[in-house]
Amino acid sequence: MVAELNILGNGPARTRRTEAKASSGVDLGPLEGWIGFHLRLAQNASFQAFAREARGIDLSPGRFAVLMLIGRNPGISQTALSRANARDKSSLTPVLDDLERRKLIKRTRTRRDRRSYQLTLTPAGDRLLQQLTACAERHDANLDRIIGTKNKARFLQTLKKLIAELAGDERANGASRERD
Amino acid sequence: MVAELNILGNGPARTRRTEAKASSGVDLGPLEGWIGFHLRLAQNASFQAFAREARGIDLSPGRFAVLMLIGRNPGISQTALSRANARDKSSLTPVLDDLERRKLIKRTRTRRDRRSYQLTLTPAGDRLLQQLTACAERHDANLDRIIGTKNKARFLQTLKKLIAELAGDERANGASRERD
DNA sequence: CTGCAATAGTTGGGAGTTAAACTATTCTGC
DNA sequence: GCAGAATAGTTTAACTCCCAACTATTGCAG
Repeated sequence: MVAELNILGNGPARTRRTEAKASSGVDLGPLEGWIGFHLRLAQNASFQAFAREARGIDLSPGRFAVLMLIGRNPGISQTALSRANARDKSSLTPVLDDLERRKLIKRTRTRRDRRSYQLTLTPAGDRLLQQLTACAERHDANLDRIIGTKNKARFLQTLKKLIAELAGDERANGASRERD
Repeated sequence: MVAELNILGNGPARTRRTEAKASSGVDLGPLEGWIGFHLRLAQNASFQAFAREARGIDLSPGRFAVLMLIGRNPGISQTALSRANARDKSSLTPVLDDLERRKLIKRTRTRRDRRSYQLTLTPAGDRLLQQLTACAERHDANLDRIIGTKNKARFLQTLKKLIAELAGDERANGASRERD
């Protein structure tokens, strides 16, 4: 589980190569200043930090968002869930299979539309969601500590702007994306 | 077990369906304010935007960083490259196989240490790298336009801080890690 | 009712990732 | 030297993801 995120020496001693070298002595070149590269690293780091916070809980972090979204939107369909989670619906199938097998969620067929399912948490699922929410709160507090509560708001705003604008470009640029 | 999304969180408690919804009509709940969730979305969007910028070039965006790192650090070993790129060394093997097969890089065994390779770009690899660099510069300029040149510096700094601090936590938190 | 488009969910293929086991080589201590 | 630890790279298995094709159901002409 331990990844070797060893880049970007931003603090530790032994930083003589202030130039373009990171702690590993590798020249990142233009990557040093590129957003996309660091977005990936940050996402990675954040993911692992949360996984650490939630270790000991038998549920991968990726499933947490699913559980949360079902908890907040009881009766939601798989398609709506996949949209909210920004993943293809097909990647949801095995996840929900697993959560259902572990009796954390329930898939109920409706008589109105027998194609779709209504997703709900079981009591066990709700309990687990609450445990994970506690982990997430610790993690979030951690981020606050790191980047500062004030900066966090601005940071989040910039992230959202990036997301919205790039998604808009996508549409303008020809790649098709279904709209709602 | 570690390769997907990333959630953090905290949040109010409200369990109603049709209200305070995001664009898709779904209540994101606490996810709305969580860094990790939006980091994932932003990374995703940025990745796709770059892919769009570089479409028409026969090289996936994921390989671009590899090419760049080799170009800036001729003779680098696969292990050092994997660290700089923050990916497991095993994921590098098929990528380098492919790049080598396409005559973009060269793997040279050294007599000093016959376990390792020295990676270098071929002239073709160097030409391709320059094409991709141009794409990346357009992409980066695009990001500048979106978030503003001034904010970009702060944004990048926050990203780096996040990366560095969370990686530091990893060590403090018990995950064993080889010395450096 | 019949035919056909649209929708919900599943399946399969390909790409990318990690962790662990493995091979080959180098290093260390005796 | 030689045994054993450490290191460089590869392989394998399992996982997540997307996209495209598929099945089943619904809705809508006609």
